Amino acid sequence: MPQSLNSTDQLSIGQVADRSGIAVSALHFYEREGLIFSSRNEGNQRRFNRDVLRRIAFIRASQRVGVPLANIKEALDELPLKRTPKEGDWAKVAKRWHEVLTAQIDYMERVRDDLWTCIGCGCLSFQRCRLVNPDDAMSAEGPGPRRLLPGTPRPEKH
Amino acid sequence: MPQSLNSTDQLSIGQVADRSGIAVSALHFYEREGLIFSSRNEGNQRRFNRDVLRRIAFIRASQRVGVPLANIKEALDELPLKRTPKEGDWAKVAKRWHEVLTAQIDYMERVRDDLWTCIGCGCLSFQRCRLVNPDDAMSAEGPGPRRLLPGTPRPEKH
DNA sequence: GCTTGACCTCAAGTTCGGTTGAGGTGGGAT
DNA sequence: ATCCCACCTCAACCGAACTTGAGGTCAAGC
Repeated sequence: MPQSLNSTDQLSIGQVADRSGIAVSALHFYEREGLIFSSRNEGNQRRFNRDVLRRIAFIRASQRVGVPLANIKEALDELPLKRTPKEGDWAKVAKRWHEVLTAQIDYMERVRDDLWTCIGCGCLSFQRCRLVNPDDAMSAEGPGPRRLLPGTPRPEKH
Repeated sequence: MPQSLNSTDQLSIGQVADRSGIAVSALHFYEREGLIFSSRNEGNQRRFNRDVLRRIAFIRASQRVGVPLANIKEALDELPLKRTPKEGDWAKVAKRWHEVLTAQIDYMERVRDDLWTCIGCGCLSFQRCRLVNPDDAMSAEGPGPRRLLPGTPRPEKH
C-alpha cells in the first residue's frame, strides 16, 4: 500500500499513528471508546478524516494534565458530528478546559504552598490543616487508580 | 475494645481509619507497599505510631496532585526509620515536593494557555504546535493509565 | 454460653488505559 | 507462486490502587 497516493484526502490508521505518535492499538481503543471515528474503504480498512489529528492532539494534551478519558470524551462530544468542526466549535471546548485547568492549577498551588508551610509549622494533621480534609473529593471512590479532575462521580453502589 | 483507653500512645487501625478518613483496606495496602509501618500488640493487632497520620496526610495530598504511590514511597523513604521524624526531616521532603509541583504547575499553565491560543489560531496540530510533541514523556509508556509526574521511567523492555 | 465487633490473612475482583497475541484478509513486489 | 506488509478482529493480559469476600481469632457484653 503506497503511503502517499491514496486518491482521497483520508488517512490510513498507520498514517495517523505515524503523524500523531500514538500506537495503532491505542487508536483502535480510542475508536472503541468513541473518542475518534472513521469510515471504512472497500477492503474494510479504516479511513480517517484529517481532523482526527486535532482530536488526538486534544486527547493527549488533556491526558497529560490529568483528565481521564471519560471526561475528554464528554468534551469531544460537544463537537458537531455531521460536519468537520470549525474554530468556533473548538473554541467552546477550549474555553471549558481553560476553566477546568485553571481550577486544578489553583488547587495544586494551594497544596504546594500548604505542604510547604504546614510542614514548616508542624500542623500537617487532619484536625487543623485544610491540606487533606473532608472536602477531599477522592475519598470514597472505589477501586482503580486515583486521578485528578475526577469529573462526574461514579454511580452510587446500590 | 474501648476506643479511648489504650494505655500507650499508639493507635489501632480503626482509629487511624477514623481520623484520616482512609479505609482500613487501604491502610493494609499502604503497609504492604511500605508506605506506612506498624508494630503489633499481644493479640497480633496493628498499633500505629501517631506520626502515621502525618504520613497519610502527605500521601493523600500527593496523590491529589497526581503523584503515583511509587514516587511517594521514594519520598517517604527519606524519612528516618529509627526515630520519629522531626520538622527538619519533613522539611527536606517538602522542599523536594515543592520543586516537583512547581514544575508540574508550570507545565499545566503552558498546556492551558497553548490549548487556548492554539485553538484560537488553528494550529492545534502535531507539526507546528508544542502542545503534543516528541518531548512528550508519556509516549511509549506501555499499558496502564497515564498519570502526571511519572517519576522514574519504566524499565526498558528487553 | 453466645453473639457482636474489631481485628487478622489471603485470594480474587475492579477500573482505567491501554498492549500483546493469535488467527485471518488482501495487495504489491520478487 | 510466494513472500511480506499493512490492515482486520477478538480475547487475554498488564500495572496501579485499591476493594471485596471468605474464613479465622480474640475480648467484651448480655
